[in-house]
Amino acid sequence: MPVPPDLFARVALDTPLTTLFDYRVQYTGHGEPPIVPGQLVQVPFGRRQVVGVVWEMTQRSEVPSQKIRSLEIAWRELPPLPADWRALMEFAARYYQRALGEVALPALPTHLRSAARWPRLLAERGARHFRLDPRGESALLASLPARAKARRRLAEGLCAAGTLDADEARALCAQAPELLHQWAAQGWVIVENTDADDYADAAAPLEVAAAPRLTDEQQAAFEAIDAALRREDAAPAPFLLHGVTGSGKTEVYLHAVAAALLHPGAQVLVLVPEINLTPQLEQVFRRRFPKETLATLHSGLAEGERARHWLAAHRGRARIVLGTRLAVLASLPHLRLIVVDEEHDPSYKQQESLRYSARDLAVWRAHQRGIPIVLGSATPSLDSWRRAQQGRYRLLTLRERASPDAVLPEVRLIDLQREGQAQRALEDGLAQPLLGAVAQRLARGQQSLLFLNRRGYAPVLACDACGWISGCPRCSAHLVLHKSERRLRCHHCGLEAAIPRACPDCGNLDLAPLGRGTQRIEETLARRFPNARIARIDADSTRRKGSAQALFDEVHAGAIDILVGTQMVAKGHDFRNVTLVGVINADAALFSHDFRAGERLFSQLMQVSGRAGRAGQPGEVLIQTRYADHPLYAALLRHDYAGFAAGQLAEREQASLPPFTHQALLRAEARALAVALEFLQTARDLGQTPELASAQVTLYDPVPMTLVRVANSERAQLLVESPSRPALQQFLSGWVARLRDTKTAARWYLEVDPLDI
DNA sequence: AGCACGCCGACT
DNA sequence: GTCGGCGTGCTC
Repeated sequence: MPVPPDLFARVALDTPLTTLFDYRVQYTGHGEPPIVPGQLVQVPFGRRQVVGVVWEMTQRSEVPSQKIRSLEIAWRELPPLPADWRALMEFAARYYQRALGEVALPALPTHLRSAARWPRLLAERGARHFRLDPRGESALLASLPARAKARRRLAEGLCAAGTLDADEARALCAQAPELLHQWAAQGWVIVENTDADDYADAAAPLEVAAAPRLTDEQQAAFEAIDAALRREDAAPAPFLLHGVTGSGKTEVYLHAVAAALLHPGAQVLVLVPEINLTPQLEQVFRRRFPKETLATLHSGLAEGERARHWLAAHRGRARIVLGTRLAVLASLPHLRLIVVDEEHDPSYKQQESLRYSARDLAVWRAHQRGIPIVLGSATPSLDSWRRAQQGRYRLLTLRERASPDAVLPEVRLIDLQREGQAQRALEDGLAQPLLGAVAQRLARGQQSLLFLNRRGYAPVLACDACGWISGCPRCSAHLVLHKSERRLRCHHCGLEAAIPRACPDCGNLDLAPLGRGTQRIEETLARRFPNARIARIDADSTRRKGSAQALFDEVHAGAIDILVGTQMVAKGHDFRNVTLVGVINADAALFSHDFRAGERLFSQLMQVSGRAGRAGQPGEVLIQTRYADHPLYAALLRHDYAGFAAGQLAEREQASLPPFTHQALLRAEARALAVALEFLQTARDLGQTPELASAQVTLYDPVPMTLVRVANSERAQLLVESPSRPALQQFLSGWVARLRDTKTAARWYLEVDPLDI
């Protein structure tokens, strides 16, 4: 009898080490592969047992044979993670310069990363038939401790009968389903008809509720997407759906989703920027599509629920997956359409661990699968806008608000310079015309929304006498006064302190809050309008789970007259009775060092303006500013995104900024700034050695970050730039490989396509 | 990244 | 005498 060749599984594990790890796999006999790529496995790794993903199978290993351990536990009942998911992980790892396992494993819900939880996740799914694999019989019986009577009864019953169904098994042992799934992971038991029912109803036609008629513009946009859905020959160019708030982008999405789901078993991925927006959109989708077809994925779900929804997507049961950026990493074997709502939103970029852009990965994913993707926004990112101008994306435009009685709001500026050299004309930051407009809405029984992107009472507390200010001891930032919680808080490191009664330096009792946050505006309004019902929505007032929804519900129910809020209120919510939007302090962003500040401000103001006047009532937007002739405001008054974008793009091109160049940042932090800077300087020197240097790639000098110190660690960064993305990518991969071998006390990471520099 | 092993200070 | 500080070395 011929000796079977060796067989190894090459497994991705969650470690920064860039290699795959080889494990020996036993043949099972009949020639069928015992383990396949994409399977989840548990393997010994050093002292511990860890979960990994099998990436490939091989008959040869480079690793010395005595080091190789055996793979025993595999989640054989779970369909393997599909090839396109693995390709996405490979791309993300390559693009963001991380180890494969560092990308692939965090993409899974944590419950799937603990083999101890697999049996229960499987047992939840109800009745099954279990068959003994005769080759597993002795191992199974040997694995049982003498005292485990019930388990032994079950094992012996199974060995005697050969097969058991779930009820018979449960009669022998109460935990039968879990145990049998556990034994299946060991390869001793085969679970039958696991997937037969998973896809059964996925192929049945979907019942879609009646949809409203589309406007001509919506119809044209839908038809373009629908045509792309029908063509199967080539990967369609991404669609950029540009439509002002209220123009009915959502209805276009819904029609496109319905069209995509006409394909039996097809799946659709819908991304939204923030958790807050999922319940609202979820409701819209639930009204249109059968409940059981929809699964949500976001970090607000309990872990068990997240695992179940993820598995529903992976098994093809969930036809519509609605979620935040992490949903782009889900396994969706029958994906046919992707929608990215508010594609410009910075929340799509993860700002920790793997710093990926969900929007960019979604575009890659659609291209790789050859399916349509719709990027929707009232104020597209300049990146996407430029691609549309170049013809690389297909632009679909909705010029008008969908409902004929909803007209664009009138945007006016309140010129604070003219309003008064007189600071007195400002009542605690609120100009008289704005207060007058609020009073008018109160009289008419309409709602007002005041937008201020700064939470807390005041951004800093200061001593009039000696000039002391409330600095954070651990960060180069101010402690923010939170009056209602009676605390000083650092918004960067989370440090909290009591409000001092007197100046810590000179003992002066007059400590003055400087500047204004949402709490202070709320207080001013309460004083000025004692009978008005005022609510504040920001990260502080919505800390408890569900409280954001509760506050929004109150606003919708008309129980609130004046709503004060940060950008949380700007996104997505339709406030039917809001006819006034006031923007309190937007100017700061006009002169920011960050070249994207203007782009962000414009889209924020455009978005918050869109809250005004939606249900047949004309809306008014009042913006307080000291720079009334700034071109950004001029464009805003005209509702002229295209004009604004053209201006910005011209400036960016002139200055060779993104999207006309591509960037990456190497960031380092250490207890002492010098250590971080020194590491970056070494990295820069390394990058300029002939072996790595490229004529197309520029390395700038290491510089301290604007906010140097956060939580007692000092930070610096080094900018890398290239007009060519491939050249940048090639440089980065060689560079990072060398950096990994560099010894340093600094913590460092690379950020590709940074949003703020 | 974990998680070991390993070799020097203040404590029951 | 040992509990524990974090230096360096490995994980198929």
